[in-house]
Amino acid sequence: MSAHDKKLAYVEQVGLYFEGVGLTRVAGRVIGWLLVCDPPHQQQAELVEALGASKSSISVALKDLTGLYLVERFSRPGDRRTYYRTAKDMWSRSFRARMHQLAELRQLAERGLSLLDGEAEVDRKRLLFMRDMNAFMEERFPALLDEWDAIKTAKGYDEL
Amino acid sequence: MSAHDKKLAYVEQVGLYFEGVGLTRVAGRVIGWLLVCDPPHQQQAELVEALGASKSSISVALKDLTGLYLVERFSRPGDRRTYYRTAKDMWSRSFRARMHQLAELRQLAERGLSLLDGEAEVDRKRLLFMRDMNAFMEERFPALLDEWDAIKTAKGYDEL
DNA sequence: CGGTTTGTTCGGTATTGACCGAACAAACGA
DNA sequence: TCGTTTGTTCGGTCAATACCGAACAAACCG
Repeated sequence: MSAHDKKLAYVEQVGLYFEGVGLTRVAGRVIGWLLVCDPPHQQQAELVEALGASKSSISVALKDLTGLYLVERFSRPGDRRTYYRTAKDMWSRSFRARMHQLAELRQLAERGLSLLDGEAEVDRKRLLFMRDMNAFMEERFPALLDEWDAIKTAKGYDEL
Repeated sequence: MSAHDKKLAYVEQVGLYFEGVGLTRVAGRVIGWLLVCDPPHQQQAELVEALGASKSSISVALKDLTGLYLVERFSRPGDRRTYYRTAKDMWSRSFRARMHQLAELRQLAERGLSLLDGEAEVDRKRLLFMRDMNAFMEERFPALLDEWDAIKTAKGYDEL
């Protein structure tokens, strides 16, 4: 199996992962390719060629991915074409999306509690627990991200 | 709007949330209902009645949810029926699922790195970063769960 | 001006899978 | 043993949507 074929096999794995977390498979493949391509930035036609997807699918996938700030557009002086690369903060972005889910769950718990207003405390415990646990995690996550930010700098990942 | 209708509206919100994180909408509705129903445990026929879903959908949803340990089966002596309630550890269970995703991403990064073996360090950085950040979170998450476990006990949520 | 490159939008197709009703199964009680 | 309760499985339908090809749009160059 050629190095290129190995990359394509890898791209499929990444594609399936991201499909599993809510993106389309093509969008996932784009991310996968952008993680291992050479050079690390590509234009649409190159993605079409490499991934065997249609121009339209790539166009839509890139629109989605840039909208989510997982991929960023990129241009060079004297070159009218647009390149795409993985966004440098794509992973912290994903983490913040997770944090948003925690907030959503906490809010759902609060809404539920207001529905059970006046009912027996034992019946409300399931929601009190849900609220408190998500609130706890919601509070702790930012510190984790800060901690990682410091490590990131120490490791010399800043230019990423 | 009656209290019952308010609960049903709430159930829809919860249903949409869980649909968004990969369950079916019916399964999400079951969770929503089990969070606010009175009593907090229900049998299948009650879920069918309350949610207006078919017996088969409820049966499948409960099978899925118990398989994920988000809902647990429950029986009482002298009563041959089966009841269902939200699993007491459903939220820590969800967190561990998140941790598994971190591990998956770290592994994908490692696989990618092995593909770029020998390439320029600058080209490998995107994957080194992905690996290190996910590994960091993967390492920190268990401590968060432990910390919550202690708080949980202190708050008297243990019997949950 | 054509023509080329680059990219977006639109309509149609095909796949996926959630859901339901009905048939089936099993356990129990009269 | 028959009917009732409880629950699962199966087949089919319907809705959602990812994807593609083709038409369209815009920017640039000869």
